[in-house]
Amino acid sequence: MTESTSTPEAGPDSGYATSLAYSTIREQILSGELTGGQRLREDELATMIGVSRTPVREALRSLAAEGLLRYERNRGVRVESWTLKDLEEVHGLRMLLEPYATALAATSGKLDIVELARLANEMDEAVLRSRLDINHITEINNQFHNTIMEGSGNQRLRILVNSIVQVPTVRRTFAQYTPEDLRRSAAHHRELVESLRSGDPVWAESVMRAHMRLGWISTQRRFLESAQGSSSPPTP
Amino acid sequence: MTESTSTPEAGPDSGYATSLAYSTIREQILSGELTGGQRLREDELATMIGVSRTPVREALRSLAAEGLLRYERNRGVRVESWTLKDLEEVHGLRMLLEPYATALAATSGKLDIVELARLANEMDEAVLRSRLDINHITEINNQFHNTIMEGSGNQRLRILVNSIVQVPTVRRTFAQYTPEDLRRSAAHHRELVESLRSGDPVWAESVMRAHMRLGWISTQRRFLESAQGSSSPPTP
DNA sequence: AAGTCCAGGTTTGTATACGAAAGCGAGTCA
DNA sequence: TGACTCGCTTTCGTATACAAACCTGGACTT
Repeated sequence: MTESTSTPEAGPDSGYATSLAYSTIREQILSGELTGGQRLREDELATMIGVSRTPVREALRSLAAEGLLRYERNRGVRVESWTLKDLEEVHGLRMLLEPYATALAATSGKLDIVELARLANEMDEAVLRSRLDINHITEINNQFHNTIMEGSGNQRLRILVNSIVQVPTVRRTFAQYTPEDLRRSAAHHRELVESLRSGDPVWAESVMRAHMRLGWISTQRRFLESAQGSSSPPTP
Repeated sequence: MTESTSTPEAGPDSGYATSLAYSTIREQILSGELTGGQRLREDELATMIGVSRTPVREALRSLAAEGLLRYERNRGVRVESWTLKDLEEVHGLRMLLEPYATALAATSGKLDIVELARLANEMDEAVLRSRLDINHITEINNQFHNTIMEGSGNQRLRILVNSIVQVPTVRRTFAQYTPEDLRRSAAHHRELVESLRSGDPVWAESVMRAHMRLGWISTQRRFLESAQGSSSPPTP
């Protein structure tokens, strides 16, 4: 699931096996199947995926460069684990980068405003349903944000944001949003569409900043609850 | 030369051969020996470095993830080439990130102010010599900036900045600074030390922003001159 | 009883081998 | 003359083989 927004560009442009290994392992980390601090055996991964160790190693190297894994010499890789401090760092950066991108998108002339409006509508509908489909909402939201990042016209900015966002959030999800939060989030999206369409960078940037902050609150909530739930606290 | 500041953490924590291949190729790209758009043959690199293709491939994958190379399926890697637009993108990001880091460093309590002052002094002396040692000045400058980035206390921020700075600048250098620019740059450093020591984030951030802008002017100058000099314009 | 040291197995790191796709040039046909 | 095709060469992608580093468990020493 949610294949479409999973960094379509950062991935490997190598062979089929490498590509398969890359996305398989990546998906497992992001979905939480491979949990923080866990050591990964190359041979295990290779047989699981059904390829040899070579493409697995290349995939691991890419993932390490993205910050999802950490190499230890002669001891292979471990899954990175994330503390609250890590999340705070990332939030600080997002508060800087995404509003900036939004301001750029307001005046760049490269924003697909039609698509953005469509996504905002879809989001609206999704949060009003009685039976909430969190995966669907998450997917819509990712597409919405990606559209804005692309609309900034700054390629590197989009890649940078992707690289820090996806990682520590470990699949940015709306599982901890209250229904009230969800409706507010959808309202933010509508207001973002409006401000971007009007071409007012200050307005758009401000709304995005508020939107970020709402997400941060729920991220903290999620982290604290999951930290309580697990027996051992995540140690970096 | 200038080994010390060449992203000591982003490098490979793999074997010796991989590490060697990584730093060798990286150095050649940053020094300009491998120029933009050029295609790299794995076998060539392997024999040149004196290892087999396997570690070379792993090094290439890391470098691609850093944005120095681009993979093309079944056609190996090319060195990324940079347009003025790329440089503008990076400048925009630096204007955002480095002042932010500076503001953090002013209050984090994690800044090595003694080291920073030492580097500012060394810079002062270096720019006043009659015979300017550009490599030395560049090295001091890199250390100065790294010290501030580390002092921000935000690990990810430092890595992010490194990843975007090093790349397109292709070794941030002072070759195009006028003597006047150099003296002003050194003055900025002194003022940065002072503002950071006083713990005033607004002051420190503002000075850094001005400092960035000075660097940008000379970067543009360098790019335009090199574009004139070369027969073919860099095409992405 | 606790610590040390050695041996065996395990896992990573590197090299090599082989199959497949892309590039290139000669020859052929319109 | 020009363009197309066929086949050869080169280079990449993947698998496998071997070497070096590590981890574990048990016997030995103090």
